Amino acid sequence: MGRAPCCDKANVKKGPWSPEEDSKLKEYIEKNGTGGNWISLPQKAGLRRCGKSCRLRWLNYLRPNIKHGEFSDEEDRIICTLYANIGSRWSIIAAQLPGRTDNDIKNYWNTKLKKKLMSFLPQSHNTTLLPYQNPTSFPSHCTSYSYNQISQPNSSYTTNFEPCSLPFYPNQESLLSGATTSMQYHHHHPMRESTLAMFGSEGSCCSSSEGSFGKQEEIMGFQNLMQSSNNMITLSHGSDVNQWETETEKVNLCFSQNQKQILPTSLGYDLEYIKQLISSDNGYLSIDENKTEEKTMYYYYSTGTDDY
DNA sequence: AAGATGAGCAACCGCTCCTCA
DNA sequence: ATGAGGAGCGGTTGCTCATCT
Repeated sequence: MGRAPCCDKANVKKGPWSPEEDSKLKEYIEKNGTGGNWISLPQKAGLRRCGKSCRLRWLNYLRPNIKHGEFSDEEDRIICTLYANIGSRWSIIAAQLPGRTDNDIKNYWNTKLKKKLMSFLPQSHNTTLLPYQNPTSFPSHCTSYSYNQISQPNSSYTTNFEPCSLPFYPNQESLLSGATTSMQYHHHHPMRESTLAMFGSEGSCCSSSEGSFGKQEEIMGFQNLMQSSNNMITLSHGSDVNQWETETEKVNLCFSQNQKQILPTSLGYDLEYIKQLISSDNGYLSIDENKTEEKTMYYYYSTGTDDY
């Protein structure tokens, strides 16, 4: 027995919103607020819509200060950096881009930004995308760890995450696959060679035993785009595509204590900070740890040994 | 000129989380 | 402590418009 539907599906209108519906909804909310109850709102507002649909319409289009149109270079960089570090947490990413909605950013990523990033790869590599592998097909000596599992006591997941203190090479396909939002990184573990780490919202990885990461240059192509060092994410724009710059550039992010918002300053993103914010429970940028554990897996692959 | 294909994006679906009785 | 129901999120769908053949 399934869960009761949130509204009478037979009696609600679906599809695009008409200007009349928009103005009804806008007028009602401006006058009465949402009342903290989206389910009952459409009825009160005289709309034959599902509450969820009203909420979406309001949040994405009708509420004040929504910014539509082209994304700036700065916004691109923030999206890329955050995506590389926290994955497809669009609402969190959106929180750092005033006026942008998660849906907007998600669409922008899926339709444009991903392709933009792809264009940075050498042409010859664009046709050699690698197959995904289910983690369950990982060699038996591969050990998987969630953030929590590899957590040190009293440490934020930032500590475990450490994408910034290690060279990492995102696998391009993970960025380019519409079916997954995971990022894959080929780590050189400080303690050992040939360590593969992967994180993202879907458990998927490539097996080095099948040579999925064999073409180091494929990975390196992406490395030109995103490199990291010393807790600073670097976006490297080694291409003349669009407005992207030709030199490695670092962009700082700092947080306003009051606004709790990333403020782009001159050069270099301090990811440590955003991760702390994410891992904190201040409610603003909190990441659900369970979800993180569930969705975000760390796969350490050590060739020949499994002494983790 | 017309059909095919692709890109962009608004909206929906279904799941998990959160809150409150 | 628990369960019901609402809120929120991310993934996906499907429509519209532009471009290509």
